[in-house]
Amino acid sequence: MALIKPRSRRGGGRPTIADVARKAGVGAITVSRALREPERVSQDLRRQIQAAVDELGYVPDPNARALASARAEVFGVLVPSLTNNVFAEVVRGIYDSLSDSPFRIQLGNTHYSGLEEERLLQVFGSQRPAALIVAGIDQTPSSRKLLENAGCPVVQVMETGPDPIDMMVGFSHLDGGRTATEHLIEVGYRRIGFIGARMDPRSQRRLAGYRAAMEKAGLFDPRLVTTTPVPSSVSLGRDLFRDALAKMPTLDGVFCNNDDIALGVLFECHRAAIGVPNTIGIVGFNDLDMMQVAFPSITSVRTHRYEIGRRAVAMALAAIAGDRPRERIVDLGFELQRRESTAR
Amino acid sequence: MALIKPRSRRGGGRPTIADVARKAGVGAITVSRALREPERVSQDLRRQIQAAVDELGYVPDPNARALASARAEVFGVLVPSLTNNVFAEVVRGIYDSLSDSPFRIQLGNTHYSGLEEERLLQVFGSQRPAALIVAGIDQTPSSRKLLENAGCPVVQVMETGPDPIDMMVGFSHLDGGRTATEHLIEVGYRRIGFIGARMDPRSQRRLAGYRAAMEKAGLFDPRLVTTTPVPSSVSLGRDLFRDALAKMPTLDGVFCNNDDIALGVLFECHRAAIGVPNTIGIVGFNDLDMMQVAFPSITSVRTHRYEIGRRAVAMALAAIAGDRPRERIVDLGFELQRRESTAR
DNA sequence: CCGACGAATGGTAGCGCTACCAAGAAGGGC
DNA sequence: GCCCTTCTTGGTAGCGCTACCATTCGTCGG
Repeated sequence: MALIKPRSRRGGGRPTIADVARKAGVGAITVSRALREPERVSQDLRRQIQAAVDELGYVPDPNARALASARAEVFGVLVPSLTNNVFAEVVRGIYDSLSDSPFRIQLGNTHYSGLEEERLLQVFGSQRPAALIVAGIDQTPSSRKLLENAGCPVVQVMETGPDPIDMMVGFSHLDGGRTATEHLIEVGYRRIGFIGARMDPRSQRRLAGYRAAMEKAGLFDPRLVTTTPVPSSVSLGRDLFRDALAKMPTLDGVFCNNDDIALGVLFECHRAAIGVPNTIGIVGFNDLDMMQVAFPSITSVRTHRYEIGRRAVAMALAAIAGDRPRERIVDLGFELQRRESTAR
Repeated sequence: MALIKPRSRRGGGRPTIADVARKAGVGAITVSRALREPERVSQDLRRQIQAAVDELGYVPDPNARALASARAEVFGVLVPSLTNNVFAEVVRGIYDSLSDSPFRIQLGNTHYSGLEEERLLQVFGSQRPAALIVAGIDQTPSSRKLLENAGCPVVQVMETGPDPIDMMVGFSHLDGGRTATEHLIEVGYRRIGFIGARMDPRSQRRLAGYRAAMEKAGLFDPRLVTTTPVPSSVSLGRDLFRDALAKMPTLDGVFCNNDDIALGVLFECHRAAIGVPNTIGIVGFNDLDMMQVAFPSITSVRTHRYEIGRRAVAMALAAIAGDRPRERIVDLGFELQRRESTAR
């Protein structure tokens, strides 16, 4: 008769579900159920099991759980940048909405690269996540395929477009760019430049909106556009504005790609003693808190980043729970905040 | 004779290691080894296995791997805020350093709450992460215990202190605060205020540094200190500065808790036509890019957030590989950047 | 030529949990 | 009283992978 010696615990002796079951005098599966679907276990056992859990300090092993159920309690989140305040806000919305749920978050940084996005989707997919949230709508064809076959809800965020992979929450960057530019035109600016850094697809669409508005007013001139693929920063805003002015000294307004750029422009105006809003009008994009504090305060297009994160999670959770939202595309819009920098 | 019908694949038919093994004509364990320790498998088999992997599109299941090896390829990262640029930079350093490794990252947001930190450590610990990186040195006693018993390398980041749980990368916030304040004194300011928002432990220590410098110079006056637990923002900087001036109209300098606050102060000076640096000197903390672009440019204490993230990962990876760094505490220091806002 | 030893490969037995099915107990309608 | 459903509980058999041995084969010193 062989004496079966259990292998010494690889895991370092943490209590398992079997320990809890023994202590509570029930089957392991009942413990499992008590933890996941308490309403299916009688009051009595539930209490007994909870007592055993507390006493042993039992915490379920998410890896074992994921393996057994072929589903990890993980939301995969892919963003192009971690330091860009815009995505940080979206991610914060996601975290806050998920903090009371059992879901963990796995964050990936694509660095604005389609290839990197593909690689990360491969990695994320291998875990069988509960949902995937990805920034933007410009996935490569193979990324799209990976997302379609992920076997979980997918939410594209930050932008809306015509052809969602699954669900979408965002707004139209083209409309945002157009609205900002129309405002400048309406207030009386004529030689309005576009200044943009990074120029990711969303920035491209803001530029397209700018261009549409300018052309409609018969004001477009390609020399008014100053862009660079270099990552955005306040100092880059200053530099690009200098370039734009050198190229086009008659400039009387700028629509900036984002608020950092706008702030750089404002500071350069101060330094060069260029009057804002009289000589130059400035419009930013995103409406960070500092826009309203700046002197003069800066007109900007307010976007709802945090809310986008929250909605994305809400939609994903609904889809997981089985009642997929009726509207697959949610447009959260934007609002132009008119301030001193264009008040003339 | 019973016909053993394999259960229909729960996982939706993705190829497993057994499929690869069959196709390559080897044992499953050899495939496992070829993937994890290629040098222990002969050239021939390695090639065969790689071909099978490619053909089937096999991707290892990290959950199964974690369960079998009692170790997940995950770095747990705990920060108090996701939108604060300071932590975003640290996290970016961590991501960039880990992007070529097999390690995934699980990020947790403690919202500056010790309780939340404990809860997250509990959750993170249950996965048996490969390493844990936590911000700050002020863990609660039970968080400390959780970290000590985590069974993996632990790196405390952002700050150095006397009693590391395991390893530490950061700098002395007290010294930073003192250096900033000494600079203001040296340049000739006398009624120097401290303006601080959030007032987390690191801010407290910057304040302590400020106080030490002021007391040493015989300049300290409690009415010079204006703080709030409210989260930091540029607009809050403006508001606090107004409060400070109302309380103490003879103020001639301010050391700000961080750069956002400093920017708010600068804008308010512009708006109220208070001369900088002549009437008021301003010093910030962290030296964000915009400090050098501001007009006037703002003196600030440069800290090495990105590098802190990188070093933390490097130390953790070394510890995982078995050669624990000799120095458990790495002080990356800081540098005072003298600029126009204190140039008088 | 033999035993020792290391390198390469494989088999077995789980890791901790849950899906699936079975079974007993408790009503409920005829 | 009997059958049928519903509610609770439990047993069994994996999920896909790796730790731990065992085995085979070649090499090398004596």
